[in-house]
Amino acid sequence: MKAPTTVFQLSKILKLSPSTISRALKDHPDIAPETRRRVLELAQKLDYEPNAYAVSLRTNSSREFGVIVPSLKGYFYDSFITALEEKARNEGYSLIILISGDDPEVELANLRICKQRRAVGIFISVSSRTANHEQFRKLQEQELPVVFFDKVPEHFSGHKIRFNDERAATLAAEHLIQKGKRNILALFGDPNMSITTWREEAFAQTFKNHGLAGSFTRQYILNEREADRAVSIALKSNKRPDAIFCMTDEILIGAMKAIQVSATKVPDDVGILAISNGAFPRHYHPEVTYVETSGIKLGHLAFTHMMDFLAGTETMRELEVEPVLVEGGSV
Amino acid sequence: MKAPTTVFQLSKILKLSPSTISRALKDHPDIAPETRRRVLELAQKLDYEPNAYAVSLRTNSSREFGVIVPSLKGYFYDSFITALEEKARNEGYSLIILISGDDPEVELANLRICKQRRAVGIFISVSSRTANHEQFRKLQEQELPVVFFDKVPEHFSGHKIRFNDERAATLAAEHLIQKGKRNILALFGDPNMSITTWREEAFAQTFKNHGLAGSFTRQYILNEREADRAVSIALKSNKRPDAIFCMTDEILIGAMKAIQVSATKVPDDVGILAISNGAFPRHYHPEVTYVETSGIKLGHLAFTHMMDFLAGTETMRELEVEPVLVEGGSV
DNA sequence: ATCGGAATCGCAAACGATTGCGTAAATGAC
DNA sequence: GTCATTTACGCAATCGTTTGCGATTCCGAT
Repeated sequence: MKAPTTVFQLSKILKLSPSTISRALKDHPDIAPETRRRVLELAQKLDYEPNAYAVSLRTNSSREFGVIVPSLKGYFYDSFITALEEKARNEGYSLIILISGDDPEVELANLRICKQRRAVGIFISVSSRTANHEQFRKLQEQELPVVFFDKVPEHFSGHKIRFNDERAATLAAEHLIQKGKRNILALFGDPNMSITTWREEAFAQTFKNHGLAGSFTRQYILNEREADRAVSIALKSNKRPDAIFCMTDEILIGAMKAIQVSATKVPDDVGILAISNGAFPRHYHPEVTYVETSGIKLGHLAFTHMMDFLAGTETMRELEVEPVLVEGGSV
Repeated sequence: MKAPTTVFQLSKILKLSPSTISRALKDHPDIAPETRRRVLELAQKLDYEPNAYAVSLRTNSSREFGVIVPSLKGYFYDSFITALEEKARNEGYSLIILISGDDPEVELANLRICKQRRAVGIFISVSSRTANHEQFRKLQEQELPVVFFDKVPEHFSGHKIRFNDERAATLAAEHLIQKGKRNILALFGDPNMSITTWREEAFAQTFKNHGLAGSFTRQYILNEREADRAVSIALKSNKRPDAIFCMTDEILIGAMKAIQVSATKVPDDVGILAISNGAFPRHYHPEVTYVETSGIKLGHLAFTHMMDFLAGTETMRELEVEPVLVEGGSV
C-alpha cells in the first residue's frame, strides 16, 4: 500500500503548521475561512483520511466495541449484530466482531484482542462451555463495561440483556391451552443449559396453574435429527399428540421434517408452536405460530444500555426483552 | 475505564528502560533470562496488554481487514464471514465487519472507515445499487488491495472471487435432464442482475445442447412471495411441471411453501432442485437436491488469495469456486 | 595488563494527530 | 498615535510502543 496522506504533508504543501491543518479539518473557530477552504480542498484532492490509530492514541478514545459470539449461524446472532452495527454506525462507533466457536480458549483470546484494541465496551454471548469467570471479574476491575447478552453467565453479576424466557414459555403454554390442546409433545433443548430449565419450568408451571399438569409430555432434544426422530415416532403412536411445542428453531426444523414425511396436516391433525427468532416459522405453510425472541430487539436494547451506562445515566443492570406471540396458522 | 498498564509504568517499577520492557515482552535475544522473567511476571500481574493503536502507529501495520457486506442475512454472508474470521484469526489478523444495507452511500462511508483504520485489505460484496466505481479506482491507485467476492462489479477489473455461476446452472440443468425431466418450471431471480443472466444463459444453453430447448419454462422471481405464487399456480395448471428449478435459496423457500399447501408429493409428483448455500435444502423432507455455492469455500479462497497477493506470490486475478451437486432426495 | 567481543541495557527519535499556550499581526476604541 | 483586544496561526509536548545505535560491563584469551 502506498503511504497515505498525512497532516504533515498537507502542512508542507500549504506552508502551514500541522496544528492549523488539524484545526481547519475540524472547523475550529481560530481558522480563517479562506485558509480552511484551501485546506479542505487539498485534503479532498489528496484523499486525506485521518489515521485512526494516531487519533485514538492521542485522544485516548477508540470508538469501537468488541462483539464476541459463539457463532454467526443459528439465525440469531446475525440479526443481533445487524441491529448493533446499525446503531453503532449511526453513533460513529464500529464493531470488532469476534467468533469464539463455542471454545473458551478462543473466547479468552478474543477478550484479549478487545483489550488490546482498547474497545470502549464489550458485548458478549458466552460460550456454553465457559466455566471460569475470572476474566470477566478482571474486566470489571478495570472498569471496562461488559454487556452479556442472550447466553448470560448465571453465577456472575453484570450487565445482562436477555429474553424473558419464563414469559416466552408462559405465552406459548397459554396459547396452547387456549387453543384447547391437551395432549402436547413439548420438546426442550439441552437440560444442562439454564435457558432450558427456565423455559421448561415456566411452561410446566403454566399448565399446573390451569389445572392441566398432565396435558403435555416433555422430551429433551439435543439436535435437529433428534427432533425429527422424536416427532416421527410420536406421530405414528396410537395416541398422537394434538400439538407440538418446539423450544428452539433447531428443534422446529427437525420437527417439521418429520411432519412433512407423515401425512399429518397442520394445524388440523397437529398444531405446531415454537419459540423463535422469527425467520424460520415463515418458511412453512401454514406459517408457524411462534413466540418471538427477536435478535433485533435484543441488539437495540443492548446497545442503548451500553451507551446509557457509558454516559453515566444507567447503572449495572439486568434487562429483559419481552417476547410477543406472533400468530401464524399452525395452531 | 481505568487507564491500562503501559510499558512505561512497568519500566518505572522495575527500574528498567521502556526499550528493555518492550524487548523482554517479545523475546528479544538481547535480554537476560532473569530480566525477561521479572518483566513477564509483572506484566502478567498488572494485566498488561499492548496498546494496539500505539503498536500499529509505530510499526505502520494494522493487521486487520475490512469486510463490507450488503447484509448478514440470507444465510450466505454469515458462512463466508465465519470462514474468513477463522482463517484471519489464525494468522493474527482481525476483521472490521461493516454492513452496507445495500446502500451505496453507507458503502462509501464504510470504505472510508476501512481507510481510516488503515486496513491492510478490503473484502467487499458490492451493493446491487452501486453504479459508481470511482471509489474502487482510487483504492487501486493507493494500492490498497480490494478483493471483490460474490457480488462483483462487472465493468471493473480487480480481484474477484465468485462462484462459477455458469457451471452451477449447467450442473443443475444436466441433473434435471438426466433424471428425465422434460417439463421444468425454471425460476430465476432479478433479470437486471448479472448473476441471473449468467445462470439463465448457461441453463438454457445446456438444454439446447441436449436438443431439449423446449423442456423448460422460465420465469423471473423477485422475492419469496412471488415464488410461492408462481409455483402455486403452476401446480394447479393442467400441464403441471415435473420439476422446479430455484436459482436461489429465497426462491426455494417460496416454492416449498407452495408445495406444502398442495397435495403434491416430492419427488414423485414434482422434483425440486436449487442452487444454494446448503442450509435450507436440508430443512425439508426429502432433503432438496442442490448445487452448492458454499460461502465457506468462497471465504477460504478469498482469504488465501488476499494473503498470497499481499505476500507478492499472486497477481490481480479473477478466481472461481467450482460448485458441486449435492444429492438430496427431491429429484 | 591489554584487548576483542559478547552480553545487556539505555537514549532518543520516530509513527500521525491533537491541543494548551504563546505570539505576531490586524483591528478597534479613544 | 497609543493601548487593548481580537484574529489567526505556530511551537512543542503528548499518547504508547518500537528500534537503530550506542554505551557499559564483564569475560576469557592473548
